[in-house]
Amino acid sequence: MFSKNYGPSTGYGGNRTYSCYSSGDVDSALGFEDFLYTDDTSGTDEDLDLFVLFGNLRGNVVGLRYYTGVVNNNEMVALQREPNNPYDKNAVKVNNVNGDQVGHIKKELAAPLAYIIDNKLARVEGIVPYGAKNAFTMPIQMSFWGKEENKQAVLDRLKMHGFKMAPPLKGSELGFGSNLLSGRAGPSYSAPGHTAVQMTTEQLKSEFDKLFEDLKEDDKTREIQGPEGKTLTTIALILANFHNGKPLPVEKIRCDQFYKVFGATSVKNEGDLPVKDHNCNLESSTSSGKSETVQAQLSSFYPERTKAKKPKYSERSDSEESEEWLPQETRIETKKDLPTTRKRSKASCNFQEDTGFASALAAPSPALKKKAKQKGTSSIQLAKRDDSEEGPRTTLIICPLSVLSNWIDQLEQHISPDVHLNLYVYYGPDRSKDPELLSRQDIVLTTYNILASDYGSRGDSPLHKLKWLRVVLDEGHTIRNPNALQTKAALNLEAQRRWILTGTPIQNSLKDLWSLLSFLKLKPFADREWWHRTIQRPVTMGDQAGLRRLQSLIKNITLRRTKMSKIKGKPVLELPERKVFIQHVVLTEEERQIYQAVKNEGKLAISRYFSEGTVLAHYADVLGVLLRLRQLCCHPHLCTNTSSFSGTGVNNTPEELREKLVNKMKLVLSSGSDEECAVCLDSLTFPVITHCAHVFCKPCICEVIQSEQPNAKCPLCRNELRLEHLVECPLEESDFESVKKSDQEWIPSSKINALMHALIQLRKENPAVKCLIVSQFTTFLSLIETPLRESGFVFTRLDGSMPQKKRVEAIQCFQSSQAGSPTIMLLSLKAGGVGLNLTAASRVFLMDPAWNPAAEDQCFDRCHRLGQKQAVVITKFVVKNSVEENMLSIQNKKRKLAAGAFATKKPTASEVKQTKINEIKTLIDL
DNA sequence: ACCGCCGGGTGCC
DNA sequence: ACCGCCGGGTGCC
Repeated sequence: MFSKNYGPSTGYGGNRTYSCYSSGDVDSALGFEDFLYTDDTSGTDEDLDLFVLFGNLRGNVVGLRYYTGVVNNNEMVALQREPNNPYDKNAVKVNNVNGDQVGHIKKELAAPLAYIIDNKLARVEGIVPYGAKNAFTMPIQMSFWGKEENKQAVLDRLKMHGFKMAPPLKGSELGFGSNLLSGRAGPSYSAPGHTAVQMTTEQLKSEFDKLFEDLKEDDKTREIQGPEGKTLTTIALILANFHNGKPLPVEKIRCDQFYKVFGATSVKNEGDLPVKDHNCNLESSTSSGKSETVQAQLSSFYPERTKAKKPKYSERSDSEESEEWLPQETRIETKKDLPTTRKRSKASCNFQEDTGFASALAAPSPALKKKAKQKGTSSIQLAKRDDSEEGPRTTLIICPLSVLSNWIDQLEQHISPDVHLNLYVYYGPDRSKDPELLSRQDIVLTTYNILASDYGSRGDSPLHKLKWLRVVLDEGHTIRNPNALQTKAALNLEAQRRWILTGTPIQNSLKDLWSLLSFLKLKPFADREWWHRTIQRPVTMGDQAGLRRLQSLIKNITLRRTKMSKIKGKPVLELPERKVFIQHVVLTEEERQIYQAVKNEGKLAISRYFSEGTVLAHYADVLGVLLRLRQLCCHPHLCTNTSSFSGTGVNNTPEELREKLVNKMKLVLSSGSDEECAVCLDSLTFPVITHCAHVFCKPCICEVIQSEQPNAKCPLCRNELRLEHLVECPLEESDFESVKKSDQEWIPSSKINALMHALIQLRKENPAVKCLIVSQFTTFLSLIETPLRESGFVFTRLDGSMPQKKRVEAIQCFQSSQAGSPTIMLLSLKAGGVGLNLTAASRVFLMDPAWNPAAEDQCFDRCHRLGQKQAVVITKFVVKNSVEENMLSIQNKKRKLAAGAFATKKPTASEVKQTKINEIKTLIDL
């Protein structure tokens, strides 16, 4: 059970005194305390998949008098423990889907329920079958869900208090009260829920594809016309919430049973807003309401757009970029007006008008541009704006560092001087910690890392002191890992509106989507219970209604443009062709000898681990062997780190041990293996290494240790774990420019020869063509520099260790079309992240295969993206008969896995282990 | 709540 | 009457 980072209340009928999701209005008051109570955000409901329905029980909700929460017949309610209730420590609150309290469970029943919930024996879900309009009490039909092994304890506890649960009825496995609705009877103890009607992976995958297919269809009416008739598009999926904490009008997402069960909660009249919100600050219920559109949204983004009705393209210096009027492949910061979906056609008109606004953003004066170039902490004072409005008016944009400069460029390029905007780039050591200063801006731009580190250093984050008009998460899927500091930091921002821009809203499972919803604070789905009851469980069980519900939800909160989007049958974006070639490289006799020697040695060691059954205990060593082999495929000089793969020796001093561990961790992290944390199965955040040399996220492994006290064991090798033994990764010291001019004489390698041959050939054909040379090994890139110079290539370089300023220079330099600008960029595979735009290149040379094929694809997309005018040719160098070829086959496996991965259960820890072991076998030919 | 329960007022027929 | 009965006040947890 090590991998379950259970918070005190995760997923169990909300036995917390408050919920930061179901009570969005108070979460601001909680502030940093939320950071401590991470239970709700630590997404750990994988166990819920194992839950079965124990049975049903009828009870009563009392005290309706005293609460405002309303329900309708057949509607679901949430049960929430209230241990601090002064009258009864067993108190169980009953809340409606909006998180408003309806009443309490009658105390006699609350007593056993409290015990069951507190001890996590079952998760209790409720439906009000009738009597919803009663004045004082109403019935509640409860269903109890839990692990089979806890069933008897639940039955006993209820019996102890004189309650007898009715056994589950057939067809009620989904917990939608379908038993109530169908009226079918007949006890069934035999069929546990998860075996019922589970869909195959393929089915789910195709269903999910349909989800987006339909969305595209739907979008046809809303495609955006760009300036001068050009078509705008984006490959970003855009999620937007409507209002902080405002419930999603439920009638929008009703379909079939969902409606019956879920009902038009708190909705007074059809299409009306939830009753309970009438006294809340509902911007839409009053003013523009249903006709509020994207345009209105943008108007607050760019306050004076209406004054600049006509496009000012005459003023623009670079008309080539006219298609991109917003950063990042024209991420269109649009937001769909949730309550007005019925007026979709109307909205579509406004979409079109809106693009007029987009084009109205003309280029700023050269002077301003220049000024804006001095980023860092300099405030880009474009002009003042109207201060008469009340409330927050600053938009906070959070993006990965790699796209920070894109945003700055795009904002400055497309904002005309008469659209007065204050932009502050909250970045760098000198960033102002003055909330006042920030609140005076129109837009504050920052990165996830800054957000997280500010948040981490408690009390010192001006970002978290302010109330924002809007918080925009660019590449918002970065908050997928609920345990990541940046996720918590983002969740705790206060904003009136929240937007997420992402191209990959769902990467592994539906839970990814939930993380986004929880940021959007989209009621009721931001609450785990509702999410799970209404979407996740039904969908993974293969319930059609659940899928429709999910589809409906997605439709209502997303805007999507894909590369394939069409308007009137015409593709919106015609990306040039992209071809991938694999070029095999044969090692020289000399290289082969070295390779073979290292391979034999490594193979020997690894097969010994296999026979001992200690492969995973020596995982870092195994990776080390593989790394050396991969390096040897590139160039013999790469393989200089002969740090022998002796285990963590016994006779080491603590300092030596520490250093060894740090080196191992660096090896794991830098080997490009895209290691995941075996606890959260997500990519490593805040990596630490154990004494047994396994790397985990710090929060994950700490939780493991905490929960398994006092004898915590390593999830991967069952060695003893101790908190004080964890070694943190020292801050990446900038090895930039510290790449020592190797003492060794420069020598070529087969791969370098192959590359140089290709480059020179290419130059003969077309001297202007620009290339990316990509490798995971920065030292390899350095080695490539020598022949490039010798052959007179002008090149630039971009790798992860470069400071932001240098990066920007390198990118701008490379993207320039001026004669004499570099034709080659040496690029480290992981540098830059998603948004990096290198469309000047039309050729890519991938020098070494990556573990993760997605990383390669992402890299290719840096030039094969909006703005690319030429066909893109990618050449992957792969050494014949080597670990690289084996990596390709693993890549293929991963691709297949990824294609079918959606909605399948998270692999268990042992599955993860087995996969790793199999991979190692494949890689080293065992 | 068109109930249950509580506790004060009351007390033959 | 240390009861029963009546009828008003009252009402979640």
